[in-house]
Amino acid sequence: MSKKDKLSTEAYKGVRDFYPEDQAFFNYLCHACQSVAERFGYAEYHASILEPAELYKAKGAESEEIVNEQTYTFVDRGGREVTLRPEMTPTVARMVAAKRRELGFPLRLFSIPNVFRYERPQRGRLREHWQLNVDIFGSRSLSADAEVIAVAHALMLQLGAKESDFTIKLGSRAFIDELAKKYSLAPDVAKLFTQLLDRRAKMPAEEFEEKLSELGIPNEALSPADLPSDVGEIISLLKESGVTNAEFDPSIVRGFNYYTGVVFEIFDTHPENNRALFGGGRYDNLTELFDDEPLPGVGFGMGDVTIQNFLELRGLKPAYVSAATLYLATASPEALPHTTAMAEELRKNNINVAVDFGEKKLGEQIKTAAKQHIPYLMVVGADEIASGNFVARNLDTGEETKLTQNEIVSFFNNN
RNA sequence: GUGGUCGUAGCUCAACGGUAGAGCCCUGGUUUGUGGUACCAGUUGUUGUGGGUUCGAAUCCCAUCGACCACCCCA
Repeated sequence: MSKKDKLSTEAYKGVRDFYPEDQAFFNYLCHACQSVAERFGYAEYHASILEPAELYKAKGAESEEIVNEQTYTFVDRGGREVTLRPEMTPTVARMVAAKRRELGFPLRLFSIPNVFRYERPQRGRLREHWQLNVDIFGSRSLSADAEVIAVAHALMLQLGAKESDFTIKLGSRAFIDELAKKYSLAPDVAKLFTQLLDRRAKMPAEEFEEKLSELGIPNEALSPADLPSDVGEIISLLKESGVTNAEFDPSIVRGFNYYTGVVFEIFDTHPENNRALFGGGRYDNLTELFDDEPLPGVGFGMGDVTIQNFLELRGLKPAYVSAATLYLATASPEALPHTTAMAEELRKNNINVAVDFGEKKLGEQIKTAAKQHIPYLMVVGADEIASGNFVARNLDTGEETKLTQNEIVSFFNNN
């Protein structure tokens, strides 16, 4: 059969396969997210990737482009319109609204869901990515905004970043609304103003000022000197908790329509990656989709793809090490029962051991262990069985340690 | 959705209208029990796919699929 008749081994467009090395990094990332979120008292939740399509079609819930052109939406066998969630916030708002009488507030929640958007893949953006979501519901206090930002900050430090590696830029939807009111902007003009702010960093200063004055807004209006009171309050709260790289940036507006208060973005300060890594903000009206009782929320979402790019660029991505610490090579088929018994004994002592069944030459067995990044190798054969003396080889350094049968467990428990 | 660059061996790439190549990897051997360094030998393939132009196409043209980059948007 020719190759043409075979299936392609390529993954679907814009999605990734997670080989052991990728999965190990993903696990590392998840553990970092989980430990930081839990340190701040956030509880983990989970939901299906499937949602009724109307969740995203509700007015004002979301950017129209995402709903109309970037969702995976299909009709199920029962005629229901179903959407693969493009983000988690509507889902968590739905969950919280459904059980609001039973959940205590302020309610701190986090999750690491995969989300889907049908769009053209490029650097830092795929059709499926995993996104840490951290949200706090039921508080209008600016301390809640500050706390959520502090979680994002702590997470960056947990991943090995220094404060100088990133900046936290804060903007304010309320500030924009005030300006719109002050200069009597019509709603459509106010929207243009928001879009212009969003694109500010992508155009020369003169062009921005020109377009700004076309909308009837003087440049002085955006002076960072007179920062909005909510932003100022949050920045000083952050300073009190040791976060010193936050600043006001009036051009931070965020894309989603549901934001109502302070919004923020974490920016990479690296000259080659000067972009927003992730962000979030306050959304006080989102649960109004479900009932009339107001329930304020504030949170952020961090994507695994962009943060991985950041960590790679900064040399902060940890080297892969296999979960198995020891590979037991089998010198000859007759030795296999002994290898298996030895592995079983080591496993009882919580050592992760993989066994080679001895089907290939010893050199090949060692190569297998090296390819799979297993740190230690030990050969089991007639000589070792007869003498009770083994050699543990570190496959990274080549260092060899002679061990008697009784010393093996303690050696691996200490390495 | 718009624009640009690019698809050649498992991987990284060369050949740019005239017989498809190198390095790494892989297989075997030097070494019938010790990889990553050495030496010898060997397999790499409908040049993404489908059309077209040409005596002749990996090379030029069209379409399509995919990758990358910049927009839009956003993580």
